[in-house]
Amino acid sequence: MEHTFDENQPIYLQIMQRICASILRGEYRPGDKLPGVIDAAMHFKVNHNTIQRVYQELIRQGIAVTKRGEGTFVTTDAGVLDDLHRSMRATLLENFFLQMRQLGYSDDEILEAIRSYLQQT
Amino acid sequence: MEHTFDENQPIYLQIMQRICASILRGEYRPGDKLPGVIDAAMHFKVNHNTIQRVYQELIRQGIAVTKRGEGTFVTTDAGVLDDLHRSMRATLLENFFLQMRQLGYSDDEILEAIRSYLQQT
Amino acid sequence: MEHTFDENQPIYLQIMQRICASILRGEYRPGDKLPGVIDAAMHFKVNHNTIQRVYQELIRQGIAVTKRGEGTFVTTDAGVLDDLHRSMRATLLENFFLQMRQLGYSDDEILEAIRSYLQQT
Amino acid sequence: MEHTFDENQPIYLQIMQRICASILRGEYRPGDKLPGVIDAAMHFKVNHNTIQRVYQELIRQGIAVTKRGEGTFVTTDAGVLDDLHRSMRATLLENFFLQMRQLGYSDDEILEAIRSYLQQT
DNA sequence: GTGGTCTAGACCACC
DNA sequence: GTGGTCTAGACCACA
Repeated sequence: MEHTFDENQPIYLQIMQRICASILRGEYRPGDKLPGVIDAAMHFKVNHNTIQRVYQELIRQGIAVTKRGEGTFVTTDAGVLDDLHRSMRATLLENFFLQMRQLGYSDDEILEAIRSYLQQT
Repeated sequence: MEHTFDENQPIYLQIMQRICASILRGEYRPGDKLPGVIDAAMHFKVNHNTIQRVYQELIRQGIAVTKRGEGTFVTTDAGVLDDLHRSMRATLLENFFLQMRQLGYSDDEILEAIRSYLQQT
Repeated sequence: MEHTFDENQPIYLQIMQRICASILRGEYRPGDKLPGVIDAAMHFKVNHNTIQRVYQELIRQGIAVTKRGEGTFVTTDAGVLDDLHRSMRATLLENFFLQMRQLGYSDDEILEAIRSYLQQT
Repeated sequence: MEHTFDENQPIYLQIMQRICASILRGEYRPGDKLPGVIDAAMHFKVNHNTIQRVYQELIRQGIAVTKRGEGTFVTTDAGVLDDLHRSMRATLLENFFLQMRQLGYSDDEILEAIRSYLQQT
């Protein structure tokens, strides 16, 4: 299954989201080394500058740290990762409900839609 | 309540989604006239060309039709609106589940998260 | 058979072309009265101002003349109509050849295309 | 030879047609890079946004694809180009015959006009 | 007044 | 440098 990018959102944000998800899923654990810029660039099939931008942003948010000459590592600060988890989860839920409500769905109808989606899959 | 725009997605798409939602909610009914470009531009606080782009796209997708010199109108073709509804709903659900699963949630945990979100609000 | 308008060319020009063609086909003869603005507007399903514009342009080009309070009439000057005919015919042929050649067709291939079009219809 | 624009049709459509013709003539081959928006804007002596519009439409119709940061490229899908060719050719022929017939020409007279046009040139 | 096209110039994401 | 989005302001065709 090929992963493609959404034309309508900056690629670096989409990659960042996916890396964050990987971290939160435990694929990368606190203190783990993230792939090198070049490797990641090949993996995601983007220019290495784009990965640079991603790592830069991860660092800015305290999710990753760099050790000069060694690479980029997932933070060992559990609090940051916890916050990240909560914030991503909250954003996801909020956006989902906001948009479903904008479509005119009541809370009950949303629950119903969720259930029928789960069955259908 | 002030509505602001998401930095990470083109404004014209966000406005388009909101207008589509308005139509699907029944705020604009089939055959209704949509606000003029100038009015809409003032309402959304964007340049009139941005609204132009939105209407142009609505027309291209068959959601709206234009009568020269009169205005832009919601299509009377119920099928198109039905498709639109289904497609928006499906996309919303798919994206939500995809991202929750990427965060490591099982289907049961997603249901749980939804329920607790509903209670908390 | 419903006649619709080409979105990409001013309506008044399209109507003008059709009226000129009617004249050249002999549907309206030199000296004949053209339909009143209101009638023509209903017939072509456009605003009467659009017809005004058409007649104004026909007059400017000497194809029609107005008699105050009586209406608009096809010119009795055969020379003007002759010129009109030649010019429309020449423009049509030139444009057709120009565009076929732009598509890469040689003169022989154009003749071939014409013949196969006639047989196919 | 200076190429000018027809007042009565949007410039972006005229440019689009010319680019399509160039592609179909083989001046740009499948996979070839089209000129950058700035270059094309200078070449056609229009604003770069007008070229944007053109490329956007080419992309929407599947005639071109865009690689972010690299440029716009002719599709490698031969089917699309084939359809384009057929559709442009058909439209040209249809319009030509329609208008000649509107002028009162029979099919034989049209063929005659074509022949005399070819000799005269 | 309404939509449609065009220009000029700016900023951003990506390579 | 390349495409994509946005703004500001202008002019036109149509009702």
